Amino acid sequence: MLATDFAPHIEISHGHTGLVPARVKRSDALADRLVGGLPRTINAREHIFREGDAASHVYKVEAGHICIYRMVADGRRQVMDFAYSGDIIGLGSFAVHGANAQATTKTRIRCIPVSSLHELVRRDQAVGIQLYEAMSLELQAARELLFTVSQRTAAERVAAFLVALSRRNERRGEDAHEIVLPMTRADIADYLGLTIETVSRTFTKFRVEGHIELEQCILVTLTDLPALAALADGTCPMTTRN
Amino acid sequence: MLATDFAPHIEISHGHTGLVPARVKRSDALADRLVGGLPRTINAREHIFREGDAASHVYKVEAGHICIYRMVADGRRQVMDFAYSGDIIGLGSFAVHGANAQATTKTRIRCIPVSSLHELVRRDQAVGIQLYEAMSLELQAARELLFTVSQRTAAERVAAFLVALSRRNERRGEDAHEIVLPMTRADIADYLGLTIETVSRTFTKFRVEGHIELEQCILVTLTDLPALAALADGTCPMTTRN
DNA sequence: ATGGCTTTGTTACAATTTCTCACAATCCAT
DNA sequence: ATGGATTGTGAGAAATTGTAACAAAGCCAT
Repeated sequence: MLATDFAPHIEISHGHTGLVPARVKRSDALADRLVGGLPRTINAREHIFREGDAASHVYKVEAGHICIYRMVADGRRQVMDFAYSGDIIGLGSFAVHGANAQATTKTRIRCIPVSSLHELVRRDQAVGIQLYEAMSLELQAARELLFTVSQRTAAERVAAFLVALSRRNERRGEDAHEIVLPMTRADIADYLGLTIETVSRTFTKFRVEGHIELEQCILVTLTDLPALAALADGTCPMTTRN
Repeated sequence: MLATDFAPHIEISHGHTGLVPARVKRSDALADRLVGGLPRTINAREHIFREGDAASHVYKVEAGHICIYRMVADGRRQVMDFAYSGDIIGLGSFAVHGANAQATTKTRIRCIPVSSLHELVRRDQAVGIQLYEAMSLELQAARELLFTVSQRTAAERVAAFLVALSRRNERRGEDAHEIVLPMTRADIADYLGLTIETVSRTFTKFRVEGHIELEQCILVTLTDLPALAALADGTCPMTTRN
């Protein structure tokens, strides 16, 4: 029955603080069905596709990390999303890509021609629905980020970001308190709509307040996850607001 | 959808007409296929659905205006979207709605049960793809809004908002210089991530600078559309930045 | 229609947050 | 080890917000 296909394994982002979407997970039927395609290895800082490139492929991330972003003329940049292993990127673009995809670490992907995707859709009706679900989840994630960037203070944004990464770890069965940041401060800043200085300062503030421990910039230990979660939620408007 | 219009320079060729249509338009195959459903009339300020409500229907807007938004505990609000006649709302929610839908003016909608949607998908493979495309467009729009809210100044945001409405008018064959705002200042503020005071101030500034004329709060005449467009683009970082 | 009531919009000023700029410290790859 | 990139920190500047008072418009019962 279709109705079952529509909803079952989908996490509804409702009331959660997650910036990072449930998205199209490795466990998802869609990612599983997108087999084959040429493997390709991407070095850190290298691009997989750019704004305006023909949207000839979609890409399954097998290892590494990717940053999806858009630019404006005067140098301003908006990071839309970070993709992790198991995610699919390049979906939802017709004809040309509307954003850039850049590896932030050494990354291995599979390049799947859209023609293969089309064929898959033609052969299996369920795939169309899965694409719909995948885009719906991305939309929820984008709106979550919109909300964060638009309504939250610098501290709340960074807290929400950390909590989201913690949740992601949890979902993957990893340590919810040990977080690796596979992206630069600039990436985080452009994701959260802040400057790198503000991001830096906020990390420091969290460290001073005992919410986190920082080792080597890329390794964060969340020593007070509840406090961060409360901050991200806006549940504690007084505590760490300034 | 409105947010799509924010990208003046980015044109995603979706086969024919340059800029991607705002959301699922009346002319869209999907909206056309979603026939039937009970008609319902909604008064201004009334809700069609709320966060957490069972996502039992999708709705085709036949007349009027709808505001899609989300709340946080402490009263902060993010308007995600404004829907106009011809749009479909409620898509992309599984099980429960993740946002609120409130009419800003007297509105007529058609309530289409998701079971009808499911049946349509089962009967016609193309519908699955159309849902995918519809969500992809929504995603693009959400990201465009994210970009606007995150990267632009108050003046740029309001300018972008006005230019977007102007473009919408143009597409509908209406006057590109006479804009009706079918929503309150609060709606605009929560859409653009500003306060109502800032929105008010910015309107006044534009009026003083001769970019617009304001009659009755809801009727705006764009007397210098190019200047507004340039501001929205970030093309003229000096002129009206403060 | 009129007057009172409520909602919405406007304006100025003070307060606050974030940004900008400059520079030091650290990390990493060659 | 060293040069370049990244990250961290501080002080002043700039932008937005909050507050509060007031104006305007809509509503409604008379």
